[in-house]
Amino acid sequence: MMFSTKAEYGVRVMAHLAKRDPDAPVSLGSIAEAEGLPLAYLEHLVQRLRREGLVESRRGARGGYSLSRPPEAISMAEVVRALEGDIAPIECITADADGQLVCARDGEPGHEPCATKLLWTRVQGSIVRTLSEMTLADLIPEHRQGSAEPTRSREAGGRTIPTERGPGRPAEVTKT
Amino acid sequence: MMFSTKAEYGVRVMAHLAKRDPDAPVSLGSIAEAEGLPLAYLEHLVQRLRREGLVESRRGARGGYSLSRPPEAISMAEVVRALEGDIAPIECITADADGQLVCARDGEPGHEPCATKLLWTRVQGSIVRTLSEMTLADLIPEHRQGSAEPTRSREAGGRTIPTERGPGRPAEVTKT
DNA sequence: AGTTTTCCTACCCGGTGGGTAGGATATCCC
DNA sequence: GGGATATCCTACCCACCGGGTAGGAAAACT
Ligand code: FES
Ligand code: FES
Repeated sequence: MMFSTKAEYGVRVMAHLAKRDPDAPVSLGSIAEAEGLPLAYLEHLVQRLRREGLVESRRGARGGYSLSRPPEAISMAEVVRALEGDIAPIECITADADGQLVCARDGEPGHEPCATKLLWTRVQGSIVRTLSEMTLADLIPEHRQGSAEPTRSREAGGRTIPTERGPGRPAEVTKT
Repeated sequence: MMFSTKAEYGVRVMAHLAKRDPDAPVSLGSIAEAEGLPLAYLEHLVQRLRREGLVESRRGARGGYSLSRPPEAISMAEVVRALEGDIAPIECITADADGQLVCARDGEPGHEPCATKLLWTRVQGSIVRTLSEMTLADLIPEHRQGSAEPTRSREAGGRTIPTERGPGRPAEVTKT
């Protein structure tokens, strides 16, 4: 297993929210019950989502959570990253601020270009690409219109997508 | 981090072996020293590789390990799977004997097709595909001739490679 | 006021990743 | 044969973290 249940549960929560009216917040308790997941644990996860600006909360009675953007405008890469942190197949591979994949051990004495770097960067690239190409809307049948082949057309209902410096970035992953 | 150091170290060992003459076994001790990894730990990893038939061993003085097939005939998917076990992004997604991706929780009472299944199967597919398209030869510069676009001609060394089918999602994963 | 809900901090517990220890067995070289 | 050199195997260890609980404070509703 590569992703923890944080991603699994968190994505399920997001999918649950996507099915509901965006203007009527859903309480975590009802989600927990519907999905059969521990409420106290979900609270942690949803906080991560909130801090990344993926969901909005309303406190108090009849409060709850709702998506902060339409489902078509939320890429799964954002969701997973919010829940799991940076996506890297192994320790040394990280994405710098520019989105370029770099090895943390580059520039060590006598560290000729690591033979395995090519492998892991490609793996990372393919994961991120797959995640970036899907949106929340692709997960729920109601919104799924042309989802089988995820179109690159990202302009959803009039709301511009914050550039998010995430998806779409690793055009060419590595050239050594 | 998604793969453990088992994969990281193991792949490095394989890459190290690929650089050497296949008929002159290399002792783990020398690899451990060269790569700066603990010998006792590598012993465990290399056993996994051996049980999966990826390396061969010769015991005793002047013994060691060598690849059991030419590098071009060893897909990275095999290597990673030998080291890490089955590749699945989350718990419930597994590949059955046929290579089809199934959810372990399918067929539960009132379990309508899980909304997140589509996401995780795609992720799994893209990882497996990327891993399957690369061979050990692609990692080492000497053998790297036409590696950028991995040829589909998989019959190296006479040994047939287990056909490892991913999900039916053709995509251009990397075009560098 | 009282209820419902988010929000936050602290704590817990089992599993496992990562690694060590020690010895048994096989093979080469002299 | 006798070392020396290796793989092989089983058992053990420990810190870390995933996954989860507990308890309460602050909002917002009725
Ligand atoms: S050490 Fe970072 S890619 Fe190999
Ligand atoms: S429960 Fe298996 S894919 Fe959702």
